[in-house]
Amino acid sequence: MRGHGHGRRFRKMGKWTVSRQAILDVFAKKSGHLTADDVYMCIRKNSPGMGIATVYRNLEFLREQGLLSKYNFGEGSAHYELNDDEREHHHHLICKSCGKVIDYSEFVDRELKLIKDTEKELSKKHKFDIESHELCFYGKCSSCAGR
Amino acid sequence: MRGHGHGRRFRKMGKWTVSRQAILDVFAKKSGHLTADDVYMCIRKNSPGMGIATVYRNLEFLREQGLLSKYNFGEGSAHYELNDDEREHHHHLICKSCGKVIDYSEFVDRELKLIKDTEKELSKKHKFDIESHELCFYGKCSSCAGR
DNA sequence: CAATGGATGATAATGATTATCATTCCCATA
DNA sequence: TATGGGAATGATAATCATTATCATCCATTG
Repeated sequence: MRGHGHGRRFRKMGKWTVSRQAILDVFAKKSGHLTADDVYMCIRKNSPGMGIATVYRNLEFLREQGLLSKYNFGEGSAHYELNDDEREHHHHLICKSCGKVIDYSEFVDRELKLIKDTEKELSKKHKFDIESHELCFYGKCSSCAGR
Repeated sequence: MRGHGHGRRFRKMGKWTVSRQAILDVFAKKSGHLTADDVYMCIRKNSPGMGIATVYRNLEFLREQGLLSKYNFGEGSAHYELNDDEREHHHHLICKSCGKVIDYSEFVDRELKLIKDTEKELSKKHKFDIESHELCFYGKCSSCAGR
């Protein structure tokens, strides 16, 4: 909490630990969509000894703190992503063959406007309190396209 | 294949079986999002003896035949939905608390236009062959809203 | 009727994630 | 500085959804 550069963001959190820092460092370094196992593998190269359970626990913890977002793209494992304020809002292209995930932030302005409108009307109509949205395109990436 | 009213749609398929018919019947009767277990429970009331493995196998089979769609809304089990030609294209509202899924087809025209445009440009830009898309809103349904 | 290939049911196996629990660590207070 | 308590951790068992295996069954064709 003190001296690690995140003080502002943690009001009602638990301890700031090396595990949590190490996990954030991984995201800072590799910037992209990482699964729990990606993070685990990456950490175990440098600092040994962190258990996989701690990785899962702290990914969830960091998500609760608002530092990470979690995505479930169909099959397989969940993906986590750093919530970077400087980063544009973006959506995902997911390859159905290899599972690769591509971010895109083009056209998002147009999308966002529409989505905001829709959101407003939908929450009224269905008495649904909308907190977030997720738009994905599924298909085949260039590597997998040739079957 | 003969006499059950689906002949046209099955060219290169395997046998048409009572299991497959039974599963489709469940969807016809209950019309909505059903998990494998929903289907299993529902079938075991009337016709006994179908195993859960057969349910999974045939849900997948029916999806390959284009009769069902499969959705993964984050946690929990996959949901299957009847592909009804008469039914409008729709998207989903998903309650983060209870997992309830609400369909909506309002505003979908506006969405679709934007999505088609985006799709075209994205596939060019990222050399990605887009096959489908999925837009979900996450939040709290009316029952869960009061915490 | 025998052979063939798909379909099925029971169940084992898998993979991701969560729960459990004993131990350790950190910090505040005595 | 010793101590007590709550949070964090690692190892591992448990869970849950789904898939794989395999022996059997069934319908069709030769």
